[in-house]
Amino acid sequence: MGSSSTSAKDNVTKRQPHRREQILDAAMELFHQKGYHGTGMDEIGDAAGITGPGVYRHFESKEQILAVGVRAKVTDALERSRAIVETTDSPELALDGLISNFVDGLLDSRALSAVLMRERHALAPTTRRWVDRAERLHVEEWVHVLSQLRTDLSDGEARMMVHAALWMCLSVTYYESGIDPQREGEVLKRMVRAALLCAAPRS
Amino acid sequence: MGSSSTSAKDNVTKRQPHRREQILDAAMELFHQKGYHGTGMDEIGDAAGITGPGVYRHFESKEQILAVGVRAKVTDALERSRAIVETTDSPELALDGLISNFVDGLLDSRALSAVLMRERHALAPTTRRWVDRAERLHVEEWVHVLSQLRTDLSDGEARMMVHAALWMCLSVTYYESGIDPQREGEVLKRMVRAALLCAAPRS
DNA sequence: CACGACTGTGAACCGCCGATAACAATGCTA
DNA sequence: TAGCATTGTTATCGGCGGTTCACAGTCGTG
Repeated sequence: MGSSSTSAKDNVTKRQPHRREQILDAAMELFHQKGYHGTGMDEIGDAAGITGPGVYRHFESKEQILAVGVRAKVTDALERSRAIVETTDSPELALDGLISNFVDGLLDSRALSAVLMRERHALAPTTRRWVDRAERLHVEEWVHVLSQLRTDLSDGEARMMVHAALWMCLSVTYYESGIDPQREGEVLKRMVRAALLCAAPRS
Repeated sequence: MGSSSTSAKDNVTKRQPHRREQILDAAMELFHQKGYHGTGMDEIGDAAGITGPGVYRHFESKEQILAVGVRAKVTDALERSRAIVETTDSPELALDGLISNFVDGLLDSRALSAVLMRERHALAPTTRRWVDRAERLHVEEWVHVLSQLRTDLSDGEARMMVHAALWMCLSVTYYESGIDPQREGEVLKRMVRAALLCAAPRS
């Protein structure tokens, strides 16, 4: 290591790093609108300004495009949630932070978030397991915080409620309400908080 | 008309109406687990106790199986919601009725409900428009009731909130929480109510 | 029993789409 | 300018999967 050839390798940045992201964005948008199996490589290429086979200069396969996009999103979401929980003392504030972070994350990458939820079965088994696991960890962060606020809940109930809350947030990825995204986020966050903190059902 | 041949035609019921439902159920379960494009006709046939091509004795195409299942579910949901709104006086009770009805409907056909939301893009354009329209009407029933209870909301906000509420309910179709479905339903209904009736955000 | 409708089977067809091959243009490096 | 890596293009391949075909049992009926 240290030869001139490896130094070229080290500089992984391509002359046009833009193209790769173009493909990624285009693909996610198309997957969102037409589904993973419903979009062809030619369409992805066209939307990124090149022809179909040209895409293979940047990605190994169609599935890899999906995998790269999804992994990035999941990793980011999980890390940010962890940071919030670790750096916040009060559970109330932590929950608010988790909600805000999650909703904001959805609002600025709707297509990707929607694809993440809907096209998971198109992933290779290995990647799929990785995503499922990461999501479980993400849910666990929420459950941990919620359990501190809602000692009346069983573990299963808390997990179910968190799941429901996350799904409520996902509604924004599918519905163009036409109202200001900022306000959309506010309303949604308020709903999530209300749903998670609502009066406990008598068991 | 009136000939013996037409009388045979009139009796549409097959000798084994069971087989058709078998196929329908099997297909919806498979679509749920592996996605519409991820499941082959052979798999559907196997799961229904026959071979792949045998399915074509009962359905014209793969897409038709999806369409039939989805249409039935949507029609049923819409009609029941309409009946509730029309026969209930107080908006509070009407909303409770809508919520209960919707959640219960999901809980006893999870696979179908999940497919309805996730595989919509696989429908033929005509069917797809029909489903979208029916869903819009369904949402409108909720919005109508909610608007009476929440006069502080704009039309767009109410519609967005209803959408979010419906999505929260859909979470049950994807997550096996392991807790008693009955209780699962109760918790969920309470969350939905809390989310829709939460304090209004200041505009 | 002969006949026709119905339901199912195995084999074959065929179109689409993801992927590859062969080749061209560009541009950096020496 | 020679040489190589990079990033495109067009043409083509290969197989997967939905669909069709020709044929075989199984009924109910005259």
